[in-house]
Amino acid sequence: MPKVGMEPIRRKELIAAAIEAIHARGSLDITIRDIAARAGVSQGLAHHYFGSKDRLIVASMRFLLSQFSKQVRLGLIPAAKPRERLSAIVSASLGEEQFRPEVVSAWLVFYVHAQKSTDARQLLSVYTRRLRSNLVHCLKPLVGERASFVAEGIAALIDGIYIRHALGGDALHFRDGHRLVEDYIDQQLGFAQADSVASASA
Amino acid sequence: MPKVGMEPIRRKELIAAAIEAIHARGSLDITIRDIAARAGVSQGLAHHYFGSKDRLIVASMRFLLSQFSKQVRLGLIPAAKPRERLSAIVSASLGEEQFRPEVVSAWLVFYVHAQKSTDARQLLSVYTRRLRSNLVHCLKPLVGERASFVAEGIAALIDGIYIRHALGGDALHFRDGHRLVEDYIDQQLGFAQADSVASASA
DNA sequence: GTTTTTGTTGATCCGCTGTTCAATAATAAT
DNA sequence: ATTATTATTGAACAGCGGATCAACAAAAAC
Repeated sequence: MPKVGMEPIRRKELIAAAIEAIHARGSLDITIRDIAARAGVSQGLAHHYFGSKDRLIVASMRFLLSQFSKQVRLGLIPAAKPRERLSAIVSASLGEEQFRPEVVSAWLVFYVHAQKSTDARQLLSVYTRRLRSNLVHCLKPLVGERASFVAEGIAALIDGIYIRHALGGDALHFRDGHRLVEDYIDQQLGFAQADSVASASA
Repeated sequence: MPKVGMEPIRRKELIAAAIEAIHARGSLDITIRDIAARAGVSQGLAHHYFGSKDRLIVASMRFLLSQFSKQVRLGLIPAAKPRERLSAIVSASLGEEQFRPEVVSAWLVFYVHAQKSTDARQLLSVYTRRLRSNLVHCLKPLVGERASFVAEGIAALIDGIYIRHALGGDALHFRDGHRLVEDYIDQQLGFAQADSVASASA
């Protein structure tokens, strides 16, 4: 059996606790003490494993991003045709996994954090670019040189739906957000069937 | 001549300084001292006029929201037909005014702040609802009962475009975002002319 | 059984920041 | 001139939170 130290366990617990704390406070205005308490350990330990609060935050961000990336990859496996692959990306982006309350809060907070933290910004931009490249690649055979334009539209729609949900207003259920994007894609692909949309909710 | 005290002047200066500071730090992690210094006054004065840091923040938010609201109202005046009014709302939402760097930063930060501050949340939701109601009202005569659905799509697109710009990535110029939304509206209204879109930039 | 490594704690330090307040200056009112 | 009002300052207070560190506990290695 492989000998396993406490380190990876504690790291996971602390990251989970950090995301929990972020959700609870709705911002990065959280104390290491609070995070450590949620993880059931002392303040000192958090510093011991992460060195600083900022590193813990960035680690949490990295965790969320890799989690998301994994979802996309999983969805893409059984999807062969470009159109199917588009749907897979949309499904992963607006999937239930991404709409867990703590996850929503954390994303929102990280978006803002990326404005001042170079680490966070670079991390985010890597994933953003990868997603965009995925979209464009799927769209090329479907809409040719308009791929870039349509990809931006899809990405914006996804982000917009997500943000509106995060802000908690009377936004739509994530199932409907899903439909909204699919609807948009179909129209961009030239298969506009406006009438079938209204009745789709039944 | 109307006697005017220093109060309104200082308030404006402090609010401007606060927005400036938020932009500089990229978050609400700003000190009253910093804000006051930017406004050329002492810490004490900020408290004297606003009572607390939180009140100053909320006042800054209110300022931005009213500024935006004013832009919408102005754009709506010369727009008579529903389709024109839709464009006016889009233009105001994605207008140059809203893309000034400090304004972008401030909005992003306020979005997050609304998660924990009741004042901020209510303030934001009032404006969000008003905008949505405006959209639906314009859309009713154009798409009937689908108005609500389309309004959500437009709102999401606008927010998404804005957020993507705020995150600074390789997002599109705000001129293009404009076109993206107009394109979407036209398609939803059934006037899809996919081919004319690609050549519109010339 | 002793030594080394790993895991863990909590008290302590230090700087920062919101807030208060007494004092002062400047302006207006009488 | 004197009083009252408004405008403004910056020192002082108080609490908080990130970081440090010496000590302790537990397990592994020898």
